[in-house]
Amino acid sequence: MDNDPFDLGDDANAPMTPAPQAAASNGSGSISQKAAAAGQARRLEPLLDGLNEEQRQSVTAADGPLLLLAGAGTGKTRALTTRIAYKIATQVAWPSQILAVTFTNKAAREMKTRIGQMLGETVEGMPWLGTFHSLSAKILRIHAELVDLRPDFTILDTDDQIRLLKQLIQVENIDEKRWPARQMAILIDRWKNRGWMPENVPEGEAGFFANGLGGKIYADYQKRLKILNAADFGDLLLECLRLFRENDAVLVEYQQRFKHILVDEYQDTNAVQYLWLRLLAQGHNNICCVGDDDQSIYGWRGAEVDNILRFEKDFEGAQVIRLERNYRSTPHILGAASGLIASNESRLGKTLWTDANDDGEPVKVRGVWDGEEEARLTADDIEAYQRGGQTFNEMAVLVRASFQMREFEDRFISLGIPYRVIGGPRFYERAEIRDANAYLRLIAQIDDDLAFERICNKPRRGLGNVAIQTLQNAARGQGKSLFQMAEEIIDTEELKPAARRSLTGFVRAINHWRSLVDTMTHTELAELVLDESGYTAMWQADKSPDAPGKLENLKELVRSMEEFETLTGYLEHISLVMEAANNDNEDKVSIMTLHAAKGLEFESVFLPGWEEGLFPHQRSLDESGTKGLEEERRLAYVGITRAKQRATISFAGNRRTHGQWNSALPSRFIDELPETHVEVAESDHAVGGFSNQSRFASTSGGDFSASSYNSPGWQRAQANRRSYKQSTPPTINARAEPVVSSMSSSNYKRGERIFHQKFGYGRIAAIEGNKLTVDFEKAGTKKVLDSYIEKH
DNA sequence: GCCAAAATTCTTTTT
DNA sequence: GAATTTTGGC
Repeated sequence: MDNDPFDLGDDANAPMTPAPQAAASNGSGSISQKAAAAGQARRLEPLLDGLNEEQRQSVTAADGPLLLLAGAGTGKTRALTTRIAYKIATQVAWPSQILAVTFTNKAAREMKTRIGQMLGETVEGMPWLGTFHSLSAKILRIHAELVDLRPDFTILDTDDQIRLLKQLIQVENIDEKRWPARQMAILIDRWKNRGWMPENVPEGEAGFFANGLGGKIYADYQKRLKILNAADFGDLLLECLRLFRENDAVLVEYQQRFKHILVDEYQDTNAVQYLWLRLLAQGHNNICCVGDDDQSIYGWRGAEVDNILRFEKDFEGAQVIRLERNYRSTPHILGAASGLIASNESRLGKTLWTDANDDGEPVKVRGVWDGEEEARLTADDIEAYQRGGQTFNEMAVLVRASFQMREFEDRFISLGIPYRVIGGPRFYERAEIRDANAYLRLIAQIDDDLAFERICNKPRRGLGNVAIQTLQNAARGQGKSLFQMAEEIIDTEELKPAARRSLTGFVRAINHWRSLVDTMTHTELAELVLDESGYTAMWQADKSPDAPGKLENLKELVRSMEEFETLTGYLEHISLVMEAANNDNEDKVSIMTLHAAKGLEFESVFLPGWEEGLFPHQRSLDESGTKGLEEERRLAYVGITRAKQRATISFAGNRRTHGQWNSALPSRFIDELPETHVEVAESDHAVGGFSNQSRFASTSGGDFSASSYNSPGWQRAQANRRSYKQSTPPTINARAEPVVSSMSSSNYKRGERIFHQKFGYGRIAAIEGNKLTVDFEKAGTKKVLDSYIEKH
């Protein structure tokens, strides 16, 4: 028991004892009470210190449902954490009676630290502060049997999920090419996010996959999970919900325990999370949600903005407090962001304001030739800012998609600018780490077939496809796990002698390590396993250039295990938190996706890649139409509002995707930025391109109308072009003279032979305004802007 | 069963 | 263009 990481400890018992009464509710005034009240006031004052009126209200608002609509940079986390601290300080609730939910582990960690700081070190940590997933997992482990699992169930990651689904799809004789397992995994995830068990999936939806087999595969998949004693991410919430629904006593226990429920980033909740919250909130009806509909960027993951829009209906008598005073950004940045987001139809509407005296710098918009130039100019700016006294830590590059990061990394490396990639290729997702973890998983939970499959022939021990297939068939036939079956099959003649011998060795080794779990520390065990299994030796023998790095990672893995008390505790951590603690406090520029940037702030922010198709992303547009576009726009809003002082937006005329060069048009978001808050950055040559492109940007492809000339983008470009002509000598423009004067036709004719910097020689196949379709000799047919080609 | 070459997919965002 | 997966030859 003492070793059980899921033991709730003392806190868990506290909720079952009566809670202390709030001192303030009782004014009968004995001396000790007065003294206590005075002492309390002294302790509370610093909590409320420095809060504005709305924030103060948010903290002290009476019981009942409460919605805090908090715009970017309005101090919402502060309000939320202070509210929690206040509840504890006024002894309205014990820490263990407060359920505080966040979306990311980072947010949870930060909240914990902040509350700790507010209350001083004497207060014990909050056992029920965490992500939806980790809290659900915690509850599920306690009541595992009620949902057909054992307390030591494994949490599968996406990789395991897909491998499992692949097997099921094979069993059904479905063409894997047409119906990839990955897609099924996405579908199942979506169903789970909506709160659908296999039997609840509507006919139409289930038929989506493989001509109606989707529903069956989902059902089979769930059955397999139970046999594997495993749950995937979606299950953590869905099964927890089932647990509550099917077991009244359990539900009531938690409803009573959680006197106060607080939810961060409420706009990102999906259907299951909403149902989960609503069920738990029915006990005390004290639910406080913080969110910003303008920052809802997880619709693709099942988040429903509706949840926040509907709050007042869902929770009767709800109080709504708006936090609109922005403490983060300059008026220019705020103005640009507000102007942009105003293009969205469906929003609750907030007016952010700031009383900053200085307008700050306008948002810079810069057109560049290609991704390389974009990275180069960004790096130049970064160096200039740093010379100007800003630290690298205060600067960030926020990209739409992670493939964009590379060019920045390359440039930063060659200039020696220190950087960190956040949410990049993650430590626990590396193959060698997953292999090592699979060994540990199998040792901890012997029925983990996915772990078994992963490592039974790694390093090679002569257990190839044939042997594994035989084993799998036998296991499936008897309803046993692979390891159980392996133990039996080695006593039979089923396998060839060689395979039989090596499988025997493998089974023995695993059993040997399993027997050591209680006698060794988990770090010692991990080292032993990696050593005895030959896994380390495998990499030592490997002469590929990244083998040493992999060995280094394995060492790092063992080191990181030291932070945990037990093997199971460690495994739980890695399955829920797919990141290694990066404890570097060096001065570095951050590179991350816009999604990862939510909730952060930087003095200077660079927003590259604002091109149609990339941002807004084409897929978002194709799949979700206007809804998708609005979500992309919110993402743009999130990006700009990360900046405190400076924001630089850039777009490239040419970008390489899938190894092919493609010309790109500036994002429509650029034209949506209010003119007064924007300035076109000086660029060495791409200004002409910008002006041409901008006309297209404001019309969605095809012919452009005269009204395009009134778009701020166009006007800015015109203005800029004039000044640019006087100041800077044209460089590339000399070759690629842009056509600005004539709107009806460009200077090119069909069939004309031209040259393009990136695509080479070609002939013009069609002309649409300034957009030309060209059959290139090497690069194939492409649409390009006439400003980027030259006659030949 | 293993390795190398070829083919194929991938690039949206993540707990 | 790269990384992964499939195929074919040994």
